[in-house]
Amino acid sequence: MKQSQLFTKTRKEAPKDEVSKNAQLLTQAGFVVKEIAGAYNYLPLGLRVLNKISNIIRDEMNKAGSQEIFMTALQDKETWEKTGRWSDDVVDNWFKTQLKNGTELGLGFTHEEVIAKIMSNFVSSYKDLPFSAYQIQTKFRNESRAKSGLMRGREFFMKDLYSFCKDENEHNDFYEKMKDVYMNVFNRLGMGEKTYITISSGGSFSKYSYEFQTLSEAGEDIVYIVDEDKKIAINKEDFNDEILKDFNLSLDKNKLEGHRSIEVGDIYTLGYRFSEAFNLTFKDEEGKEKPVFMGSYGMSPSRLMGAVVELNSDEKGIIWPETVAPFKVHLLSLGAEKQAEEIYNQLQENGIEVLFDDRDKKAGEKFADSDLIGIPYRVVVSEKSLSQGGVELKKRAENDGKIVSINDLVGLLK
RNA sequence: CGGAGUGUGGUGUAACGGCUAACAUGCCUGCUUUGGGAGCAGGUGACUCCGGGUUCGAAUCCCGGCACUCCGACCA
Repeated sequence: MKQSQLFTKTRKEAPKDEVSKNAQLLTQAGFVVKEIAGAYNYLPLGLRVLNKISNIIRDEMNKAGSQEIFMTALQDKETWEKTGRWSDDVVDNWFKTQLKNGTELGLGFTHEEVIAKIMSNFVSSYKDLPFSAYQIQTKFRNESRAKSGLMRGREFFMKDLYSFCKDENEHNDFYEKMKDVYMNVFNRLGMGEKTYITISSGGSFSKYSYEFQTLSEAGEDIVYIVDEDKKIAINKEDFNDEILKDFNLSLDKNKLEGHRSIEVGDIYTLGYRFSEAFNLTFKDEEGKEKPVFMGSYGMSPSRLMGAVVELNSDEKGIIWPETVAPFKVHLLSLGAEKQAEEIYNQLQENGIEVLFDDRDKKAGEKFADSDLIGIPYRVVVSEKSLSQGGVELKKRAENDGKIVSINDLVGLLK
Protein backbone atom coordinates (compact mmCIF):
# COMPACT_ATOMS: atom_id res chain seq x y z
CA MET A 1 0.00 0.00 0.00
CA LYS A 2 1.12 3.50 -0.78
CA GLN A 3 1.32 5.67 2.28
CA SER A 4 0.17 8.71 0.31
CA GLN A 5 -3.16 6.88 -0.04
CA LEU A 6 -3.44 5.97 3.64
CA PHE A 7 -5.98 8.31 5.19
CA THR A 8 -4.58 8.04 8.70
CA LYS A 9 -1.77 10.27 9.86
CA THR A 10 0.59 10.02 12.76
CA ARG A 11 0.52 12.56 15.55
CA LYS A 12 3.53 14.31 16.87
CA GLU A 13 2.37 14.00 20.43
CA ALA A 14 0.66 11.31 22.42
CA PRO A 15 -3.04 11.90 23.12
CA LYS A 16 -3.61 13.48 26.51
CA ASP A 17 -6.63 11.34 27.32
CA GLU A 18 -4.66 8.11 27.34
CA VAL A 19 -2.05 6.95 29.78
CA SER A 20 -1.56 3.31 28.91
CA LYS A 21 1.29 2.70 26.53
CA ASN A 22 -0.74 0.61 24.12
CA ALA A 23 -3.46 3.22 23.72
CA GLN A 24 -0.97 6.05 23.42
CA LEU A 25 1.18 4.44 20.77
CA LEU A 26 -1.66 2.93 18.79
CA THR A 27 -3.50 6.25 18.74
CA GLN A 28 -0.43 8.30 17.98
CA ALA A 29 0.51 6.04 15.09
CA GLY A 30 -3.03 5.99 13.71
CA PHE A 31 -3.96 2.34 14.32
CA VAL A 32 -7.03 3.06 16.42
CA VAL A 33 -9.18 5.94 17.58
CA LYS A 34 -11.23 5.85 20.74
CA GLU A 35 -14.98 6.11 20.44
CA ILE A 36 -15.92 5.95 24.12
CA ALA A 37 -14.03 4.68 27.14
CA GLY A 38 -13.51 0.99 26.49
CA ALA A 39 -14.39 0.95 22.80
CA TYR A 40 -12.01 1.67 19.96
CA ASN A 41 -12.40 2.09 16.22
CA TYR A 42 -9.88 0.10 14.21
CA LEU A 43 -8.34 2.01 11.32
CA PRO A 44 -6.57 0.42 8.33
CA LEU A 45 -3.28 -0.33 10.07
CA GLY A 46 -5.01 -1.42 13.26
CA LEU A 47 -7.43 -3.68 11.46
CA ARG A 48 -4.58 -5.39 9.63
CA VAL A 49 -2.94 -6.22 12.95
CA LEU A 50 -6.19 -7.34 14.53
CA ASN A 51 -6.88 -9.61 11.57
CA LYS A 52 -3.41 -11.10 11.71
CA ILE A 53 -3.82 -11.94 15.36
CA SER A 54 -7.28 -13.37 14.71
CA ASN A 55 -5.94 -15.45 11.85
CA ILE A 56 -3.15 -16.93 13.96
CA ILE A 57 -5.75 -17.91 16.54
CA ARG A 58 -8.05 -19.22 13.81
CA ASP A 59 -5.25 -21.27 12.34
CA GLU A 60 -4.37 -22.87 15.65
CA MET A 61 -8.01 -23.61 16.51
CA ASN A 62 -8.55 -25.17 13.09
CA LYS A 63 -5.42 -27.26 13.50
CA ALA A 64 -6.82 -28.48 16.80
CA GLY A 65 -9.82 -29.71 14.83
CA SER A 66 -12.26 -27.06 15.95
CA GLN A 67 -14.93 -25.71 13.62
CA GLU A 68 -15.56 -22.01 13.18
CA ILE A 69 -19.04 -20.59 13.56
CA PHE A 70 -20.47 -17.13 14.15
CA MET A 71 -23.16 -16.56 16.75
CA THR A 72 -25.41 -13.58 17.32
CA ALA A 73 -24.64 -10.67 19.56
CA LEU A 74 -28.34 -10.17 20.30
CA GLN A 75 -29.45 -12.48 23.06
CA ASP A 76 -32.83 -13.89 24.00
CA LYS A 77 -33.80 -13.36 27.62
CA GLU A 78 -35.54 -16.74 27.89
CA THR A 79 -32.37 -18.57 26.94
CA TRP A 80 -30.41 -16.98 29.73
CA GLU A 81 -33.15 -17.40 32.29
CA LYS A 82 -32.71 -21.16 31.92
CA THR A 83 -29.36 -20.91 33.69
CA GLY A 84 -30.25 -17.96 35.89
CA ARG A 85 -27.72 -15.76 34.19
CA TRP A 86 -30.19 -13.19 32.90
CA SER A 87 -30.46 -11.71 36.38
CA ASP A 88 -28.41 -8.59 37.02
CA ASP A 89 -27.74 -9.93 40.49
CA VAL A 90 -25.93 -12.90 38.98
CA VAL A 91 -24.29 -11.18 36.01
CA ASP A 92 -23.80 -7.49 36.61
CA ASN A 93 -22.14 -6.55 33.34
CA TRP A 94 -24.95 -7.12 30.88
CA PHE A 95 -25.80 -4.52 28.30
CA LYS A 96 -29.53 -4.87 27.88
CA THR A 97 -31.83 -3.37 25.33
CA GLN A 98 -35.27 -4.10 23.91
CA LEU A 99 -37.30 -4.52 20.79
CA LYS A 100 -39.82 -1.87 19.83
CA ASN A 101 -42.58 -4.05 21.26
CA GLY A 102 -40.83 -4.07 24.62
CA THR A 103 -39.27 -7.55 24.46
CA GLU A 104 -36.03 -7.52 26.39
CA LEU A 105 -32.76 -8.46 24.70
CA GLY A 106 -29.17 -8.63 25.84
CA LEU A 107 -25.89 -8.05 24.06
CA GLY A 108 -23.80 -11.18 24.41
CA PHE A 109 -20.92 -11.13 26.90
CA THR A 110 -20.28 -14.88 26.37
CA HIS A 111 -22.07 -17.73 24.60
CA GLU A 112 -22.29 -20.90 26.67
CA GLU A 113 -26.08 -20.84 26.74
CA VAL A 114 -26.43 -20.11 23.06
CA ILE A 115 -24.07 -22.80 21.88
CA ALA A 116 -25.48 -25.44 24.22
CA LYS A 117 -28.91 -24.71 22.79
CA ILE A 118 -27.60 -24.87 19.22
CA MET A 119 -25.77 -28.13 19.77
CA SER A 120 -28.79 -29.80 21.27
CA ASN A 121 -30.15 -29.77 17.71
CA PHE A 122 -27.24 -31.74 16.40
CA VAL A 123 -25.91 -34.03 19.10
CA SER A 124 -27.74 -37.26 19.72
CA SER A 125 -25.25 -40.12 19.80
CA TYR A 126 -21.91 -40.90 21.42
CA LYS A 127 -20.76 -41.13 17.81
CA ASP A 128 -21.22 -37.39 17.49
CA LEU A 129 -18.68 -36.71 20.24
CA PRO A 130 -16.20 -35.29 20.96
CA PHE A 131 -15.96 -32.07 18.99
CA SER A 132 -15.54 -28.37 19.49
CA ALA A 133 -16.63 -25.13 17.86
CA TYR A 134 -15.46 -21.56 18.18
CA GLN A 135 -16.15 -18.07 16.99
CA ILE A 136 -14.30 -14.78 16.81
CA GLN A 137 -16.81 -12.07 17.53
CA THR A 138 -17.49 -8.81 19.30
CA LYS A 139 -18.42 -9.15 22.94
CA PHE A 140 -20.14 -6.57 25.10
CA ARG A 141 -19.54 -6.19 28.81
CA ASN A 142 -20.74 -3.30 30.89
CA GLU A 143 -17.53 -2.97 32.85
CA SER A 144 -17.79 -0.54 35.72
CA ARG A 145 -14.40 0.71 34.77
CA ALA A 146 -12.77 0.40 31.38
CA LYS A 147 -9.01 0.78 31.54
CA SER A 148 -5.63 0.07 30.05
CA GLY A 149 -6.47 1.01 26.49
CA LEU A 150 -7.37 -2.01 24.38
CA MET A 151 -6.87 -4.40 27.24
CA ARG A 152 -10.07 -3.97 29.19
CA GLY A 153 -12.92 -2.74 27.10
CA ARG A 154 -16.69 -2.67 27.08
CA GLU A 155 -16.82 -3.75 23.47
CA PHE A 156 -14.00 -6.06 22.45
CA PHE A 157 -13.04 -8.84 20.12
CA MET A 158 -13.12 -12.36 21.52
CA LYS A 159 -12.35 -15.86 20.42
CA ASP A 160 -14.52 -18.23 22.41
CA LEU A 161 -14.32 -21.94 21.88
CA TYR A 162 -16.58 -24.59 23.40
CA SER A 163 -15.86 -28.30 23.68
CA PHE A 164 -18.34 -31.15 23.87
CA CYS A 165 -17.27 -34.52 25.27
CA LYS A 166 -18.82 -37.77 26.42
CA ASP A 167 -17.40 -37.61 29.90
CA GLU A 168 -14.88 -35.96 32.14
CA ASN A 169 -11.99 -38.15 31.02
CA GLU A 170 -12.50 -37.31 27.39
CA HIS A 171 -12.83 -33.67 28.35
CA ASN A 172 -9.60 -33.75 30.33
CA ASP A 173 -7.70 -34.97 27.28
CA PHE A 174 -9.04 -32.14 25.20
CA TYR A 175 -8.51 -29.63 27.99
CA GLU A 176 -4.86 -30.62 28.31
CA LYS A 177 -4.42 -30.39 24.57
CA MET A 178 -5.82 -26.87 24.56
CA LYS A 179 -3.06 -25.75 26.90
CA ASP A 180 -0.57 -26.53 24.16
CA VAL A 181 -2.77 -24.99 21.49
CA TYR A 182 -2.93 -21.79 23.51
CA MET A 183 0.81 -21.75 24.05
CA ASN A 184 1.27 -22.18 20.29
CA VAL A 185 -0.70 -19.00 19.76
CA PHE A 186 1.34 -17.06 22.32
CA ASN A 187 4.56 -18.33 20.82
CA ARG A 188 3.50 -17.16 17.39
CA LEU A 189 2.66 -13.76 18.85
CA GLY A 190 6.17 -13.57 20.27
CA MET A 191 5.06 -13.66 23.89
CA GLY A 192 5.51 -17.32 24.68
CA GLU A 193 8.60 -16.82 26.81
CA LYS A 194 6.75 -14.48 29.13
CA THR A 195 3.51 -16.43 29.29
CA TYR A 196 2.65 -18.82 32.12
CA ILE A 197 -0.10 -21.36 32.49
CA THR A 198 -1.59 -20.09 35.70
CA ILE A 199 -3.60 -22.05 38.20
CA SER A 200 -6.61 -20.15 39.41
CA SER A 201 -9.88 -20.85 41.12
CA GLY A 202 -12.42 -21.99 38.61
CA GLY A 203 -15.00 -19.28 38.85
CA SER A 204 -18.49 -20.61 39.23
CA PHE A 205 -18.13 -23.72 37.08
CA SER A 206 -15.44 -25.88 38.59
CA LYS A 207 -12.93 -25.90 41.38
CA TYR A 208 -9.97 -24.85 39.26
CA SER A 209 -9.31 -23.33 35.89
CA TYR A 210 -6.27 -22.13 34.03
CA GLU A 211 -5.43 -18.65 32.99
CA PHE A 212 -2.63 -17.70 30.67
CA GLN A 213 -0.71 -14.83 32.18
CA THR A 214 1.92 -12.82 30.34
CA LEU A 215 4.42 -10.95 32.46
CA SER A 216 4.11 -7.19 31.99
CA GLU A 217 4.00 -4.17 34.24
CA ALA A 218 0.87 -3.12 32.40
CA GLY A 219 -1.07 -6.11 33.71
CA GLU A 220 -3.80 -6.17 36.33
CA ASP A 221 -2.93 -9.48 37.94
CA ILE A 222 -0.04 -10.70 40.04
CA VAL A 223 1.29 -14.23 39.64
CA TYR A 224 3.82 -16.40 41.43
CA ILE A 225 5.98 -18.47 39.14
CA VAL A 226 5.92 -22.09 40.28
CA ASP A 227 7.87 -23.82 37.53
CA GLU A 228 9.91 -21.80 35.08
CA ASP A 229 10.63 -24.70 32.72
CA LYS A 230 7.06 -25.88 32.46
CA LYS A 231 5.78 -22.30 32.51
CA ILE A 232 3.49 -22.83 35.48
CA ALA A 233 2.36 -20.08 37.82
CA ILE A 234 -0.31 -19.44 40.43
CA ASN A 235 -2.47 -16.36 40.56
CA LYS A 236 -1.78 -14.48 43.79
CA GLU A 237 -5.52 -14.09 44.36
CA ASP A 238 -5.95 -17.83 44.53
CA PHE A 239 -2.83 -18.75 46.45
CA ASN A 240 -3.75 -20.77 49.53
CA ASP A 241 -2.96 -24.00 51.34
CA GLU A 242 -5.75 -25.91 49.67
CA ILE A 243 -4.52 -25.13 46.16
CA LEU A 244 -0.98 -26.15 47.14
CA LYS A 245 -2.29 -29.44 48.45
CA ASP A 246 -4.50 -30.13 45.46
CA PHE A 247 -1.65 -29.52 43.03
CA ASN A 248 0.89 -31.24 45.23
CA LEU A 249 3.11 -28.19 45.52
CA SER A 250 5.38 -27.27 48.39
CA LEU A 251 6.04 -23.57 48.22
CA ASP A 252 6.97 -21.00 50.80
CA LYS A 253 4.90 -17.92 50.17
CA ASN A 254 7.56 -15.71 51.75
CA LYS A 255 10.09 -16.80 49.16
CA LEU A 256 7.83 -16.22 46.20
CA GLU A 257 8.13 -13.08 44.17
CA GLY A 258 5.01 -11.60 42.63
CA HIS A 259 5.05 -10.54 38.99
CA ARG A 260 2.54 -8.26 37.33
CA SER A 261 0.88 -9.93 34.39
CA ILE A 262 -1.77 -9.61 31.72
CA GLU A 263 -4.42 -12.32 31.50
CA VAL A 264 -4.23 -13.25 27.83
CA GLY A 265 -6.44 -16.31 27.87
CA ASP A 266 -8.43 -18.62 30.09
CA ILE A 267 -9.83 -22.12 29.84
CA TYR A 268 -12.67 -23.53 31.92
CA THR A 269 -14.14 -26.90 32.66
CA LEU A 270 -17.88 -26.37 32.55
CA GLY A 271 -19.15 -29.86 33.20
CA TYR A 272 -22.88 -30.47 32.89
CA ARG A 273 -24.35 -27.16 33.91
CA PHE A 274 -25.18 -25.91 30.44
CA SER A 275 -25.87 -29.24 28.80
CA GLU A 276 -28.41 -30.04 31.49
CA ALA A 277 -30.07 -26.66 31.21
CA PHE A 278 -30.55 -27.07 27.46
CA ASN A 279 -31.12 -30.77 27.31
CA LEU A 280 -27.88 -31.31 25.40
CA THR A 281 -27.66 -35.07 25.76
CA PHE A 282 -26.52 -38.11 23.83
CA LYS A 283 -27.15 -41.86 23.87
CA ASP A 284 -24.15 -43.89 24.94
CA GLU A 285 -23.17 -47.33 23.62
CA GLU A 286 -25.81 -48.95 25.81
CA GLY A 287 -28.56 -46.62 24.72
CA LYS A 288 -28.48 -44.69 27.96
CA GLU A 289 -29.09 -40.94 27.78
CA LYS A 290 -26.32 -38.79 29.22
CA PRO A 291 -25.54 -35.06 29.33
CA VAL A 292 -22.61 -33.74 27.34
CA PHE A 293 -19.53 -32.63 29.27
CA MET A 294 -18.56 -29.11 28.26
CA GLY A 295 -15.58 -26.79 28.43
CA SER A 296 -14.97 -23.21 27.33
CA TYR A 297 -11.83 -21.47 26.16
CA GLY A 298 -11.45 -17.72 25.81
CA MET A 299 -8.87 -15.45 24.23
CA SER A 300 -9.25 -11.87 23.04
CA PRO A 301 -7.51 -10.70 19.84
CA SER A 302 -8.02 -7.05 20.79
CA ARG A 303 -6.54 -7.49 24.24
CA LEU A 304 -3.68 -9.43 22.68
CA MET A 305 -3.06 -6.53 20.32
CA GLY A 306 -2.73 -4.24 23.32
CA ALA A 307 -0.51 -6.73 25.09
CA VAL A 308 1.79 -7.08 22.07
CA VAL A 309 2.32 -3.31 22.06
CA GLU A 310 2.93 -3.25 25.80
CA LEU A 311 5.64 -5.86 25.31
CA ASN A 312 7.21 -4.47 22.14
CA SER A 313 8.09 -0.80 22.01
CA ASP A 314 10.85 1.70 22.65
CA GLU A 315 10.98 5.47 23.08
CA LYS A 316 10.40 5.95 19.35
CA GLY A 317 7.37 3.76 18.93
CA ILE A 318 6.03 0.27 18.39
CA ILE A 319 8.18 -2.70 17.34
CA TRP A 320 5.78 -5.25 15.86
CA PRO A 321 6.70 -8.93 15.77
CA GLU A 322 6.76 -10.03 12.15
CA THR A 323 3.80 -12.36 12.63
CA VAL A 324 1.34 -9.58 13.46
CA ALA A 325 2.87 -6.49 11.86
CA PRO A 326 0.51 -4.56 9.57
CA PHE A 327 3.14 -4.89 6.82
CA LYS A 328 6.40 -6.75 6.68
CA VAL A 329 8.37 -3.99 4.97
CA HIS A 330 8.30 -0.22 5.19
CA LEU A 331 9.79 1.17 1.99
CA LEU A 332 10.91 4.79 2.24
CA SER A 333 11.74 6.82 -0.80
CA LEU A 334 14.07 9.75 -0.18
CA GLY A 335 14.24 11.60 -3.46
CA ALA A 336 14.47 8.44 -5.55
CA GLU A 337 10.87 8.02 -6.60
CA LYS A 338 11.44 6.07 -9.77
CA GLN A 339 13.70 3.40 -8.30
CA ALA A 340 11.53 3.15 -5.18
CA GLU A 341 8.43 2.62 -7.28
CA GLU A 342 10.16 -0.21 -9.12
CA ILE A 343 11.20 -1.85 -5.88
CA TYR A 344 7.67 -1.43 -4.54
CA ASN A 345 6.24 -3.25 -7.55
CA GLN A 346 8.86 -5.95 -7.30
CA LEU A 347 8.13 -6.62 -3.63
CA GLN A 348 4.40 -6.70 -4.27
CA GLU A 349 4.84 -9.12 -7.15
CA ASN A 350 6.70 -11.42 -4.81
CA GLY A 351 3.90 -11.37 -2.28
CA ILE A 352 5.76 -9.31 0.29
CA GLU A 353 3.49 -6.98 2.24
CA VAL A 354 4.91 -3.52 1.90
CA LEU A 355 3.91 -0.05 2.97
CA PHE A 356 5.51 2.39 0.54
CA ASP A 357 6.17 5.86 1.93
CA ASP A 358 5.92 7.72 -1.36
CA ARG A 359 4.95 11.00 0.30
CA ASP A 360 6.76 14.21 -0.43
CA LYS A 361 8.14 14.55 3.10
CA LYS A 362 11.48 15.24 4.66
CA ALA A 363 13.69 12.31 5.59
CA GLY A 364 13.41 13.03 9.28
CA GLU A 365 9.65 12.89 9.24
CA LYS A 366 9.62 9.63 7.30
CA PHE A 367 12.06 8.02 9.70
CA ALA A 368 10.12 9.21 12.71
CA ASP A 369 6.86 7.88 11.28
CA SER A 370 8.48 4.60 10.36
CA ASP A 371 9.82 4.11 13.87
CA LEU A 372 6.47 5.01 15.39
CA ILE A 373 4.45 2.66 13.18
CA GLY A 374 6.95 -0.08 13.87
CA ILE A 375 7.00 -2.23 10.73
CA PRO A 376 9.73 -4.90 11.16
CA TYR A 377 11.88 -4.13 8.11
CA ARG A 378 12.74 -0.69 6.78
CA VAL A 379 14.08 -0.26 3.27
CA VAL A 380 15.40 3.17 2.33
CA VAL A 381 15.94 4.13 -1.29
CA SER A 382 17.86 7.36 -1.86
CA GLU A 383 20.57 8.91 -3.97
CA LYS A 384 22.94 8.07 -1.19
CA SER A 385 21.97 4.41 -0.93
CA LEU A 386 21.98 4.00 -4.71
CA SER A 387 25.44 5.50 -4.98
CA GLN A 388 26.59 2.97 -2.38
CA GLY A 389 25.22 0.16 -4.46
CA GLY A 390 21.59 -0.36 -3.55
CA VAL A 391 19.18 0.25 -0.72
CA GLU A 392 19.52 0.39 3.04
CA LEU A 393 17.87 -2.50 4.86
CA LYS A 394 17.33 -2.09 8.59
CA LYS A 395 15.33 -3.98 11.16
CA ARG A 396 13.11 -1.88 13.38
CA ALA A 397 14.46 -3.68 16.42
CA GLU A 398 18.08 -3.00 15.50
CA ASN A 399 20.06 0.21 15.39
CA ASP A 400 22.12 -0.25 12.28
CA GLY A 401 21.18 -1.12 8.77
CA LYS A 402 23.23 -2.32 5.84
CA ILE A 403 23.36 -1.59 2.16
CA VAL A 404 22.10 -4.43 0.02
CA SER A 405 21.79 -4.62 -3.72
CA ILE A 406 18.34 -4.28 -5.23
CA ASN A 407 18.71 -7.70 -6.81
CA ASP A 408 19.26 -9.33 -3.43
CA LEU A 409 16.44 -7.51 -1.67
CA VAL A 410 13.54 -9.81 -2.48
CA GLY A 411 15.53 -12.87 -1.52
CA LEU A 412 16.46 -11.33 1.80
CA LEU A 413 12.91 -10.38 2.65
CA LYS A 414 11.09 -13.43 1.42
C1' C B 1 -19.97 1.62 42.29
C1' G B 2 -16.56 4.70 46.07
C1' G B 3 -12.30 8.19 45.76
C1' A B 4 -8.96 11.61 43.07
C1' G B 5 -7.52 14.45 38.82
C1' U B 6 -8.48 16.77 34.13
C1' G B 7 -11.68 19.24 30.32
C1' U B 8 -9.16 25.92 26.04
C1' G B 9 -8.32 25.95 17.58
C1' G B 10 -7.25 19.21 14.44
C1' U B 11 -3.07 18.01 18.14
C1' G B 12 -0.02 19.51 22.60
C1' U B 13 0.05 23.53 25.94
C1' A B 14 -0.47 28.97 28.12
C1' A B 15 -3.42 32.86 30.08
C1' C B 16 -3.90 37.49 38.06
C1' G B 17 -11.55 37.77 37.97
C1' G B 18 -10.02 42.80 33.37
C1' C B 19 -7.30 44.72 26.22
C1' U B 20 -9.28 41.38 20.18
C1' A B 21 -8.13 34.11 24.50
C1' A B 22 -1.62 33.44 23.61
C1' C B 23 2.32 29.91 21.94
C1' A B 24 3.92 25.60 19.42
C1' U B 25 2.56 22.09 16.02
C1' G B 26 -0.72 20.71 12.05
C1' C B 27 -3.19 22.42 7.65
C1' C B 28 -3.28 26.02 3.05
C1' U B 29 0.01 29.57 -0.54
C1' G B 30 4.73 30.79 -2.30
C1' C B 31 9.99 30.29 -2.11
C1' U B 32 13.79 27.23 -0.42
C1' U B 33 15.31 22.33 1.01
C1' U B 34 16.02 16.55 0.56
C1' G B 35 19.49 10.80 5.48
C1' G B 36 16.43 12.07 11.58
C1' G B 37 9.88 15.83 12.43
C1' A B 38 15.08 21.79 8.57
C1' G B 39 14.24 27.27 7.00
C1' C B 40 11.76 32.09 5.41
C1' A B 41 7.21 34.81 4.33
C1' G B 42 1.98 35.03 4.25
C1' G B 43 -2.66 32.67 5.58
C1' U B 44 -6.43 29.28 8.03
C1' G B 45 -8.34 27.60 12.36
C1' A B 46 -11.80 28.15 19.44
C1' C B 47 -19.64 29.99 21.31
C1' U B 48 -12.65 28.00 26.43
C1' C B 49 -17.35 20.31 27.53
C1' C B 50 -22.87 21.47 28.69
C1' G B 51 -26.52 24.18 31.91
C1' G B 52 -27.24 27.55 35.72
C1' G B 53 -25.27 31.24 39.31
C1' U B 54 -21.99 35.25 41.55
C1' U B 55 -19.90 39.88 39.36
C1' C B 56 -19.69 46.19 36.16
C1' G B 57 -16.79 42.14 33.96
C1' A B 58 -15.84 34.71 34.11
C1' A B 59 -11.50 30.19 30.40
C1' U B 60 -10.58 31.67 35.54
C1' C B 61 -14.96 31.78 41.35
C1' C B 62 -19.64 28.81 42.99
C1' C B 63 -23.58 24.92 42.04
C1' G B 64 -25.44 20.89 38.93
C1' G B 65 -24.58 17.68 34.90
C1' C B 66 -21.55 15.07 31.22
C1' A B 67 -16.95 13.09 29.38
C1' C B 68 -12.02 11.20 29.80
C1' U B 69 -7.84 9.32 32.86
C1' C B 70 -5.95 7.22 37.34
C1' C B 71 -6.51 4.46 42.38
C1' G B 72 -9.82 0.98 44.67
C1' A B 73 -14.07 -2.49 44.49
C1' C B 74 -15.95 -5.63 40.63
C1' C B 75 -14.34 -8.89 36.50
C1' A B 76 -19.07 -15.41 33.53
